[in-house]
Amino acid sequence: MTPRTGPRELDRRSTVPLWSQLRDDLMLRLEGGEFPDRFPGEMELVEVYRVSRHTVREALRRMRQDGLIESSRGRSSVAHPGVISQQLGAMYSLYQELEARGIEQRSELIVADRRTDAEAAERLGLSARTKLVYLERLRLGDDEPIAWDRAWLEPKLAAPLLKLDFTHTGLYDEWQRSAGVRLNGGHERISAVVPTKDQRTLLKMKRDEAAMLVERTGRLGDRPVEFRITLVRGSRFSFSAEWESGRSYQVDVAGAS
Amino acid sequence: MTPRTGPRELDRRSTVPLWSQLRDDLMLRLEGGEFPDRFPGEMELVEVYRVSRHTVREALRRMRQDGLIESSRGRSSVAHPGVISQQLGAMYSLYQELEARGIEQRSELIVADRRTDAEAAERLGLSARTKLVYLERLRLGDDEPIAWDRAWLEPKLAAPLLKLDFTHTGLYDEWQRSAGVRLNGGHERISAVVPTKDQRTLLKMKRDEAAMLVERTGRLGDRPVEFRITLVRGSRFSFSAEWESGRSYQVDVAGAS
DNA sequence: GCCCCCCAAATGACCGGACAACCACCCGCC
DNA sequence: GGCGGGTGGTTGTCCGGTCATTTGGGGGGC
Repeated sequence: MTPRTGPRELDRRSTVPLWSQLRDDLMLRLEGGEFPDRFPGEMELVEVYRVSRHTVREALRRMRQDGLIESSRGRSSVAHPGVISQQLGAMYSLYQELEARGIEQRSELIVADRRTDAEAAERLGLSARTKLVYLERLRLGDDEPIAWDRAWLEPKLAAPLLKLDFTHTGLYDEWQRSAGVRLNGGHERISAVVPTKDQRTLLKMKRDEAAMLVERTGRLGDRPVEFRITLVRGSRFSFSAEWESGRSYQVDVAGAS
Repeated sequence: MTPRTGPRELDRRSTVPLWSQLRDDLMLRLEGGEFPDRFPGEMELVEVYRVSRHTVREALRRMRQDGLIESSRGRSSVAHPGVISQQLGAMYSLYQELEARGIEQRSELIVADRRTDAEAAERLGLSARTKLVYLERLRLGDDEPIAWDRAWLEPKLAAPLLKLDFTHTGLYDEWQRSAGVRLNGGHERISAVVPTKDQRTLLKMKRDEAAMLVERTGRLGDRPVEFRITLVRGSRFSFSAEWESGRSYQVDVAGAS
């Protein structure tokens, strides 16, 4: 029987750090479905890739940071199953949390076209006359409205999205699947507002219920590619954060109480 | 010339990792205003703390992740001021940000007494019949109302506070000065609400203006000692956060635009 | 068959070293 | 005064180790 994995070559003359090459290779293999049950151990990687343990640990450290794997003493590393659930901001965590609670999510598409928008274009660093991909949706959880979402996307990257069906999947999942786009940074601004009458009707809100307005810019590398305004029902959304000296402010999104 | 800083001791018998102790110490010194112009280099820290460069780098790595410092080849690390106070929670950063903008802050004391409160007592892990120290204040910035604040505090620790004057200083500053209490952890929950008529009057809010409700529990060690409900004018407060893969979600509080 | 103890294996926490790439600054030259 | 090149200092990238702590499972005793 041949060894399951022969030695693997990394390019030592490249300017790309070894740990980075190692990480890329591991991510590729992970996505390709290798390591279905067991992620290789550090010493194993040292032998296969012929690098020092420090280098392996540096690669694994980054992967851990991105939530791709999880490791702790005594146990070998565990590949994080399924989707890459890295830090994607508050909005993303909201939907994730709802899913974790077993709440069925879907969205109604209201508009999907190309149109110009001065403010959005400016946020994306494009000319005001550029036709942006525009998606307007109403998000529902267990058939109750949760949020009203409008997104303006970079037209070249988002073109494939106009033909898709978002009823049961998220924008980001589809975007990655159809165009390979995965955001890796951004900015969010969250404020409290009183919804207008129309908004209240759309979201089936009672009078005297407030809402959160989330303005969001998503970046791919250092280029903004998404501008998004989401109005979330106040009664179904709140920020929750833990802070501790010596640790960062860990935000968490809580659904309806 | 004597070295500016003598050697510093870390507890090698502790179960807390050296890099963690080092990080904590550096954060403390950073907060205390040391390193006003130059953050110490790696080799310098190696000598001062008598640890290996790996240990230093591990500590700095964590600080980098939390956005406390920034470093790159060739240049020495740069401290990112202000991030530390963000890690004390959103409310704290709000007041700090206002101060940084040169807005004069003061507060009007509405109530300062001892009273029972079932919910607050439960949050503090005390019997519902315990008489808690209660402070109710209206916070103003440039003589305009910003927030209405109610705080229930652990009676033994907060007793000295009842005699003090909070007009021009913050609760935490006074608490530390009079009783040596400095919170080092906690939890915040932020949601959007429509203020009642009374609240609107108190905060001089227009109709159709929403507010943020911040419920906060502050811990001293692992014991909750503060429960606080703050109502902040929506038009003068919003969350702003940067996120980036591999970095933590950095919240920042923006004042009125 | 069940439980407990012990041990192999894994990662975490440390230490030591060397070289490379890069930046800021000073100095000399024009 | 401005421009260019050297040079020292700093962080990034790698290598080599050792010991501690934790986990999970196998084996022995009952």
